[in-house]
Amino acid sequence: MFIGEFNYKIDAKKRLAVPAKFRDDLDGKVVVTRGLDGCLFLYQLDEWRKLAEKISNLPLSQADARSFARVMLAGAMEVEIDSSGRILIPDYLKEYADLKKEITIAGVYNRMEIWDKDKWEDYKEKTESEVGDIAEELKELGV
Amino acid sequence: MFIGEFNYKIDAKKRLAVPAKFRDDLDGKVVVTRGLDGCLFLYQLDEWRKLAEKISNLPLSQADARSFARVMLAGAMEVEIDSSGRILIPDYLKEYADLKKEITIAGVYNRMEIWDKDKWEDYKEKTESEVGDIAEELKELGV
DNA sequence: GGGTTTTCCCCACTTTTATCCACAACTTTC
DNA sequence: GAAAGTTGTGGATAAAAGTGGGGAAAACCC
Repeated sequence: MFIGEFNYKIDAKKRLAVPAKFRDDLDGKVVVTRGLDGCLFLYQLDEWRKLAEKISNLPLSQADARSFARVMLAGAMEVEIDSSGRILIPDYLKEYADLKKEITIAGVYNRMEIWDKDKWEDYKEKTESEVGDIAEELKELGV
Repeated sequence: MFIGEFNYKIDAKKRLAVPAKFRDDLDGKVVVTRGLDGCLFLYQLDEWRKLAEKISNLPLSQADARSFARVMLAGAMEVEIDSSGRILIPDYLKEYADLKKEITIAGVYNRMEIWDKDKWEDYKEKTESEVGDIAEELKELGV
């Protein structure tokens, strides 16, 4: 499972290294998708397929199901890990997550998240100051 | 299966490239039809047959089922992929989806969608803010 | 039939992507 | 602590993809 925080750079050819620790678990391919809070999600292939299967079976007749499927499925991309352990981030996802050069990859158990480093720092700072409150809420969840 | 977002141009001869990634799965032919929300749908041949089967079995007594069948079936057209990986978009479909020069093709798992790029951008923007709570929807899918 | 338009097949150019290699910095091993 | 391997990063070159256009063939139209 994916845990930890890693810093990399996207180069001029949109290549981004995947943490070496995780490469063996990925079988040469991953799926990048639009994530929440302005980052990208990185899924293991079979993990993603399960999700996609469910989404694609939503009724074609419902407008909100269609738009949901479009955002999730068209927003995703299957990418190969090259011989140096890097993946290609497509333009539209790079733009979506506002990725510049400095990137942070965070392991969040069953997926990874790709953040623009600055955005990640900001988010972390903000969140850490709220950790007290979050703890309160977690208590209510019985954690 | 088809996922991702791709940008192409329709040229003066109404030719439009099919994403190179998908060409191998298409066996030289695809079916284009009127889609929903102002785009065109692009199906694999056998996938299309399954759908057409389903649609043609809709109750003839319901007016909206009849009109849905007309839109999808009457507008459908089998087109060949040429040696450069392009298809021809017939005039009436080009008009229907209001296609200008810049086109976006979106992979939505078992079909592709052809959008005028501007329209797609608008749709996406609108949807991203509406769907906003992707997390909620995912929860309902049990993810 | 003669002329015009549309369609189809092929080629060509440019840009993007893929593949391969290089190398410095850091780790691990003995 | 030297040697051998990893890892992150950049670049050169080859291959593929995207796009446009010419001209033959087919269809269309007075």
